[in-house]
Amino acid sequence: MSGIADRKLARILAGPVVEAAPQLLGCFISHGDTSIRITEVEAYSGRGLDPASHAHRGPTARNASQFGPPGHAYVYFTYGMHYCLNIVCEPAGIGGGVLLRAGEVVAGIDTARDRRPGARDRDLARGPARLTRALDVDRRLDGSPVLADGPLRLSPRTDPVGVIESGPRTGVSSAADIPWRFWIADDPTVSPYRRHVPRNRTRK
DNA sequence: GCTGAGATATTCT
DNA sequence: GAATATCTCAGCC
Repeated sequence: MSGIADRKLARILAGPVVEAAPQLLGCFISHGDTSIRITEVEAYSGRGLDPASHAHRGPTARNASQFGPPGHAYVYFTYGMHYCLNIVCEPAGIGGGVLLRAGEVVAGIDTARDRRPGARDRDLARGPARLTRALDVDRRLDGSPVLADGPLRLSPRTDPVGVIESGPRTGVSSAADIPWRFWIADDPTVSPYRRHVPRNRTRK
């Protein structure tokens, strides 16, 4: 297919995540008949700058694919019930990635609605775990390529995105000047979650 | 509209 | 044992 566009994407993904992340906004991620336009992402560096990254403490069985070559998917399971989808960036061994936080369903919306009965259209992929559900992504797709033949497919944007906003994550002192999170301004599908409330497990 | 708590796999201490 | 890159639901304003 679009070899030139794929090479361009591959070059983007091979670079630093903080440069790759905003360029993924407005691109499309497809699985089967379902496609989502990416509206919000978050960068995770494997270079030891981000203590919150899964890669910060080195490779494990779970995050092994994040240390693989760029242009592949890293799918992990968290909180016992949710999957999250990352695009691996930077050369193999670094462990960088871009977390897809939110998007807008642009194809296969009927399928996505079936997966999320009762959800409003703009909520179908508004949030990292909702996005993976709308796309029916699970660990079977961990490590699969997104720029080659396969179930998952990353496509370049077809229209210019509007204003891109970004913000540093508070509380990461060693990287306070790096904006980790990027989203498309005024897009209704951007996830509204802001606060990171540490949950007291009120378990007796 | 907002808030708080529960669910539960994998990993690290 | 405790924490985590979360979502959903019930209950209240």
